[in-house]
Amino acid sequence: MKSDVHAAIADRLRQRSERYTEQRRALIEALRAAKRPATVPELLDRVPNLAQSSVYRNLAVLERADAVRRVAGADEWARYELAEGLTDHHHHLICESCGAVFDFTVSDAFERDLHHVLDQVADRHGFSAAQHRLDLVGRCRDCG
Amino acid sequence: MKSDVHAAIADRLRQRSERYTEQRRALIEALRAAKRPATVPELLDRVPNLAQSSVYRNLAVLERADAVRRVAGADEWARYELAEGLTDHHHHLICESCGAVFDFTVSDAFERDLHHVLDQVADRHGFSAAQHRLDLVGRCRDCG
DNA sequence: CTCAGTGCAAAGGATTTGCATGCCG
DNA sequence: CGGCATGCAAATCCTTTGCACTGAG
Repeated sequence: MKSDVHAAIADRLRQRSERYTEQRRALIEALRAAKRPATVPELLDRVPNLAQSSVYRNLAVLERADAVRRVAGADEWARYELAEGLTDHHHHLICESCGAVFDFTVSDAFERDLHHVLDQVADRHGFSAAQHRLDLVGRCRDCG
Repeated sequence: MKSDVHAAIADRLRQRSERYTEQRRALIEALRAAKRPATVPELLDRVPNLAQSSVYRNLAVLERADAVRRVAGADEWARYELAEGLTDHHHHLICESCGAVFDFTVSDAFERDLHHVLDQVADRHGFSAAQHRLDLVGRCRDCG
């Protein structure tokens, strides 16, 4: 499983004639370890000896290769997580106090209903849907 | 209905000993007219003779008074709409190509299901939920 | 050798803040 | 009068970009 992810990413990068460098691999590992969307400062903390600009550049490369995804939180900081397909489909709890983001999932049955409803909406609006976001915004346990 | 909104906002501002000035009223009117979340540049276009900084400041005041809400789109521009309670509950179609945001609604029945599911999620995570976001991300009609 | 990848410093761009002035209550 | 509100300009802060250097293929 672990190697599958790396292999998949290496593939996608290769197809774009880009390399799966040590730093990019380290970023992916950090995102896997975080278990929730991470900000650039968090990544700089977790992975030693990274140039800020390289992190931004590499995240952009990985995003174009569909290896990571940028998620919108409550604050204005970019957060990144592994792309859909490299992790399970999930949704986000967003704390509007501290800006933290946590993952959660819903039942397959509900997820199916959701898809069904959203397909109809997309049709009705001439919209070609790539993904959906279902976020719960509030205050996390720590922020009471 | 129109005056109800203004009256409600005036009230909420008064409670915070802030005034419902002409400029703030103009911003609210512009947001009502837009029928979808608007960016600061859009508001500056629509409402003449506004200082950029005042718009940011007034939107912040209105947000604290729970009269407007900041919504997260695909790009990094802040978008504002009237707060829940001053408009119907709705969700967003977000075009990842041009960044535009459109409103949509789902059936009451599905909305109830959604609430039910999310309540359980919030409980399970010790999260006190203020609101939910259900967004559909893709490409709008114009961006094909 | 060539070209992608990296680090550093400087530039960008949306948003915020300091400060002096205007104006409602 | 006192304090919020406003406008202008300068400052912030995350993010991007220019440039020279390193390293993989």
